[in-house]
Amino acid sequence: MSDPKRSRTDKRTLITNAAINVFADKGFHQARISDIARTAGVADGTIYLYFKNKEDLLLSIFEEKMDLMLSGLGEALEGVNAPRQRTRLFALFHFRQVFENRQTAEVLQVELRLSNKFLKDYRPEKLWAYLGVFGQIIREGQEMGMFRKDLDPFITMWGFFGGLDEIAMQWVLSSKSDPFPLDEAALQMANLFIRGMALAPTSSIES
Amino acid sequence: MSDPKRSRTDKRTLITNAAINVFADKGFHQARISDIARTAGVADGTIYLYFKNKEDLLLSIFEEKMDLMLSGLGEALEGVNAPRQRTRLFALFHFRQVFENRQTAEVLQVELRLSNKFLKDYRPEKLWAYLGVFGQIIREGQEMGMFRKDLDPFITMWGFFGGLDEIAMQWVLSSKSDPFPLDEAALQMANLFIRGMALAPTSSIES
Amino acid sequence: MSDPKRSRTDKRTLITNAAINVFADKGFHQARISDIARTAGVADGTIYLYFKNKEDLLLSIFEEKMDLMLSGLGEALEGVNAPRQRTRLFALFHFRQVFENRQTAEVLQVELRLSNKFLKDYRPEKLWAYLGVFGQIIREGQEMGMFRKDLDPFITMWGFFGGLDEIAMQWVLSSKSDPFPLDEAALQMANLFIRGMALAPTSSIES
Amino acid sequence: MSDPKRSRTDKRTLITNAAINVFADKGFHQARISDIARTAGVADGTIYLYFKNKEDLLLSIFEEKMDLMLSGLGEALEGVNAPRQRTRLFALFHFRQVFENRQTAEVLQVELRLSNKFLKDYRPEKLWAYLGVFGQIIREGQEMGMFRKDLDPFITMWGFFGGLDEIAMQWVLSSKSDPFPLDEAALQMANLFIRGMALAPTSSIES
DNA sequence: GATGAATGAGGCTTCATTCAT
DNA sequence: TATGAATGAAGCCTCATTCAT
Repeated sequence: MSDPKRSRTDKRTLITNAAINVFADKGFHQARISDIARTAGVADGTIYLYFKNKEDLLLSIFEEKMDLMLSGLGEALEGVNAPRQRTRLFALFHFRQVFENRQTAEVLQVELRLSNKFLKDYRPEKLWAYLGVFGQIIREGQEMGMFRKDLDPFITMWGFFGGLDEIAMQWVLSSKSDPFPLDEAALQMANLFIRGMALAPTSSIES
Repeated sequence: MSDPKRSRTDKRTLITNAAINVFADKGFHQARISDIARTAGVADGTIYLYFKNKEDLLLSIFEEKMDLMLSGLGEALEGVNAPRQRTRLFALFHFRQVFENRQTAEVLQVELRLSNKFLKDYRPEKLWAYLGVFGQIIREGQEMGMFRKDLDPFITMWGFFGGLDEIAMQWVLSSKSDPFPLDEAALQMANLFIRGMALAPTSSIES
Repeated sequence: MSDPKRSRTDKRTLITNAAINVFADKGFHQARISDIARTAGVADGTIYLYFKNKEDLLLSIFEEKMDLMLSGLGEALEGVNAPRQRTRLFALFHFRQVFENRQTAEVLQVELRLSNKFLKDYRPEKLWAYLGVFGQIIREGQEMGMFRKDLDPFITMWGFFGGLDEIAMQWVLSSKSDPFPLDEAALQMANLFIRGMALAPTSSIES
Repeated sequence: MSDPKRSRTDKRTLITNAAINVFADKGFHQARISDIARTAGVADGTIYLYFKNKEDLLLSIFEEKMDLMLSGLGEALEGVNAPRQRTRLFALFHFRQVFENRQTAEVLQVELRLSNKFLKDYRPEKLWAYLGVFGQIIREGQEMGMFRKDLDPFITMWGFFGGLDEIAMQWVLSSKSDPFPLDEAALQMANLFIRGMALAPTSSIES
């Protein structure tokens, strides 16, 4: 199944995985190239055969993982059209990714955080694509008369993502190995938003 | 009320304000002590008369500003007991702080990010106190039979905060000076959560 | 006479002198910043308070020393108008500089070499000014009917300088401490050129 | 005459020529082995099958080219015995080599420059042999009563060479493709030295 | 012979922090 | 208190050279 030529010594993968571990453990700035090299079992210089520099290494991880996230999300939503169900699946998928790959999640979060301030001009387009999937769910729900028309998709989308992300960060940062059930958290958030976005019955919201 | 002798030359305040500007502009890691000193109009060494080190400077800013946030939040909510209204006021207050002091907001966000990953053992207790106000709103709403009992206050609280924070970050990071109306965003988020947390009428959430 | 504030600890001068020694000893590329710092008795970082980088250190030495050369040359030629005598004085001055400051001479030579190939866009204007003095001597000699009109001042000037420089290099590179008398070499070259530039069957080379 | 099997794939020649181009373009220190390999169309490691290291590559070029220069000089002077004419032919030959192979000239000059400082113990014996030809011309001229006995052949030889070399460097370094006529420069220098070395009120410079 | 991926020593430079004034 | 020149540890990255294929 696997390509023997690549699988045996694929240095790029070794380095990427090592970098994820080290970045997750220490954060980008505290991570030393030599830490990553040692973890990967390669020489320092080898890293520079595959990545332009330390920043490029971080961004490459981000890009690669977001590609996986994006395609994984596509599969997770496949065949489901109901906006409410798609919302739930989005949240579940997101948290399951975190659960299944805690370290990658940490790095993506580091990246998202620091890149915004530190890499002033980097545009996390992959993130936008990922998020845009939920934006689209909102719009479809609105068109189907399921979600309130006065919802601002942009605000709602970022609010949803921010909420998921913050909860994921609390989970990831916790010293406990599995501080709270992520699937339940996903349903909490999904249902909260689904109700919040819902068109109607809610008669008395005013006071 | 204020000491005129102190107010004119209060180096600590000068340094704090300079640090806020510089941290906001460049981020913590890219900020140089000498940048802050120059901006404050003091010598590099002077900073170390008031702060133990660069990290302490950041944390001091965080603590001081969170104290202001906390007391400001208290004032904003004063006299209002209805959980729904308190929720709206919380969101409005949060975004108005961002609006009125964009740079402080940026620093707090930087701080929140870095403190989690970089300052391993720092516990942002002031943030927890701030957030706890909303946690309390949730619980009160539940006790008053207004919010669903099956809501997890912890998840909901962090989800709400994460949403607000992410939206604030998008606002702050935007190249436009006022990319979207924050008050409206506050109401969008507040109403979304109020509806989402609401106990009832919502008959058909199942599908 | 000397400025006590400067003379006691003038780090810049310490560094410059140390750099001259080390550059002369090892050449620019082999010279280590830490060698220079150690020789100067300062920390590595101190060098960067006074010079932008290693290259700037080299160029600064070049500029400073060429300034001294240029003004020294002016003094050496002062009051002498006869082109032949000025030619002799030029050669004597040049070699005496080499003799009195062998290491500076080495550095200038290193610099001249490197600047041309390595520092692509650096224009050694100070050197041109220095050389231009001899170019002017040639032209004056031509106008006074002393030197052949068919001499190309540009070729002659560079030829003279190249000759002096190569001889200086042989002297400087020799393992002996004073391999041959520089004053005599100066007169050899000067007289050779004087005769070579002379208009006619010049019997009287004396003056 | 040539071995067709060798000439087609003679890697050593490919590498040498590539190195000349790259050294001429960037200088020795800035030249990368991989630049040379790419230019030669071989792998980096292949260079080490033919040359011990980078320095050896430079020195080999120098040795090979100086051999050519030396034999070429011999041919150029063949059959001419008059020291004055031999002097002119030397200068003409030297500049024609520069003219016909500008890049090789650049490398030889780089080499001469840097080798002296950088390769402390390398003795450019081939250069001495080349130069010695002119030293011999001087001595023959002296013996034939044509050149002044008080000339120091060593000084004169190096002065002549330094002059030629410096002029060549100006020509080579110029951004213009042919900044000044080298043949004329050769005659300028040759006649200048011939007159300068001449025994006496030399009226007849012609021959 | 030929390759080129991998190596890893080593240097320039930065910058938080100190301390003599 | 205030200064700011000096410190020096530490890291990213380069690139000549090697060696398994």
